[in-house]
Amino acid sequence: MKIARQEARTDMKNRPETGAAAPTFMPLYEQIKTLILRGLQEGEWRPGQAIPSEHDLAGRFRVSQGTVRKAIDELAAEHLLVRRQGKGTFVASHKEPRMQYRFLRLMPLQGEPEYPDSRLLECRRARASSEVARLLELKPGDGVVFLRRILLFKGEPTVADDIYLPGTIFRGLTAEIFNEYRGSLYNLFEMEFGTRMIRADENIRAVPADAEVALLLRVPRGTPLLCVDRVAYSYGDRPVEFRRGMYRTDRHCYRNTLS
Amino acid sequence: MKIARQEARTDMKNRPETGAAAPTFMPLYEQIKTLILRGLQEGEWRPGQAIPSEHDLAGRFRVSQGTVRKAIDELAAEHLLVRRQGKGTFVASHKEPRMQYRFLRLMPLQGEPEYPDSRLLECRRARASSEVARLLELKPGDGVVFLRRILLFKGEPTVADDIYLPGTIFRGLTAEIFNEYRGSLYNLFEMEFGTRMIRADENIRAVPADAEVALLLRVPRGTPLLCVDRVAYSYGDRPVEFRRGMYRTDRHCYRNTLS
DNA sequence: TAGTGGTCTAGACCACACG
DNA sequence: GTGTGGTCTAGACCACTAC
Repeated sequence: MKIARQEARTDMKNRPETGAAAPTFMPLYEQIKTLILRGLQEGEWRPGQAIPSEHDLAGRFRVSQGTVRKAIDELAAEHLLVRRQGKGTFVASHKEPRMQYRFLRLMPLQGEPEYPDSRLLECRRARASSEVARLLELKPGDGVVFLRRILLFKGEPTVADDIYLPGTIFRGLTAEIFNEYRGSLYNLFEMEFGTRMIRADENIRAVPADAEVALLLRVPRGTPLLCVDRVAYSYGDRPVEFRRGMYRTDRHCYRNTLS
Repeated sequence: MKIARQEARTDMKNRPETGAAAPTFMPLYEQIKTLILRGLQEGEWRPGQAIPSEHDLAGRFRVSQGTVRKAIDELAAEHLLVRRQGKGTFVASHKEPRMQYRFLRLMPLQGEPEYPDSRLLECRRARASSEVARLLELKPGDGVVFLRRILLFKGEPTVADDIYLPGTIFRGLTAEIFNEYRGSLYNLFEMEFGTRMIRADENIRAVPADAEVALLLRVPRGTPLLCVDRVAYSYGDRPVEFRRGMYRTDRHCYRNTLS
């Protein structure tokens, strides 16, 4: 819990750790950010729970409240924490409704957004292909958990997902667990496996439906579909999911905001 | 240049304008944000130019530097301003290289990102259809400027864009202006027409290439393409462009980050 | 009434760019 | 050296929530 500013008092410079080894400037609030991040990563505070008040953290870290405040501000901007005036600061969770649409960008062309139903088709252990291994930073042949599922909007099959998860983390995942769970998959992951998805990269292409997917989505073979390849990351930019989603876009579209 | 906090000194509450009419709380820095935004919108400071220093603005608005700082922080987070330590705060511009890829999400499947060449196929006056009018908040039949262009990566035609612009703003746009310009279209818009795109919403679907687009992109009819419908907004959420882009995704993909 | 986050201030000092 | 943004502090007060 000791941080560099203790030394900084004397030499008036904030440097990481020892205050002399690294030549780069590291602001105090960055160090506080790192400490809070560590608490999140190690599960000291769990999703949905409150972290200590700014005043408490300032005392614990021996810095001013304003410095803690700036650290929390940035973590809140990254959606890792959620501030609630008068109540406290909370660890972000995929249970909150506002989180749902950040990782599901499919919107109906007409009408209001709606939650899809999920139907699991397959759940088994497998070996990582070279592609999956590369994306998840595993070795080819490492154990993975493979899921195949369908998302249905108003009963219409709309998305077919193939999902690959590192076996070391998700060893215990079974069809039973999946089916007993209500809420999003990422909510299940954070509740049952202590792994929170905080960011994802998606690569989107247009491809013709092959025979298998055509059957699942009930469209003719060759129908243009969105092919959405996603790698999702947890704390520390650790990749913990690869999924390939095939999206029907006759009644929905992928919505994105550029800014 | 007078703001509500002058009154706030007495009643210790910051309220918009008169300090009594509106029942909602409006922080000082929000009011400063609005004032800076007005300067941007009215062209008091132009893209690429520096705005006054925090110290100057604090004096001008009669608030502390910290309050100006918070206002600028938020505008910088929205990419309307760019801070440069030691130099000043600058109006964001589409001329900066880092801006380019914020509004062009097409990346090569292999290899480094590259800038496309642009080829104008058509530039004419037209009347807004009901769909275009709705999206641009015009009346059906209002004058619009229509552009059709191709983007080529390494000489390969990859994107076909149909672009609709409000006639009132872009009346003077001609093929000559377009062709003489190097740099992005949005750079041209902000330089020649004083209109800066600051945000855009995109709706993405997978569609088969029709005969016309197939010819332009040199693909067989029916080839799956991304259809990207974009509405771009300027200051004050004013829609100022609608474009429909058809993207080949055999060598490129649309890249997106969820967070 | 107490505790939380949110706003605002005033001032000191640091890092960076430029002449 | 001067001016810019960046960090950090200490303290006052406001708005919101809960008890």
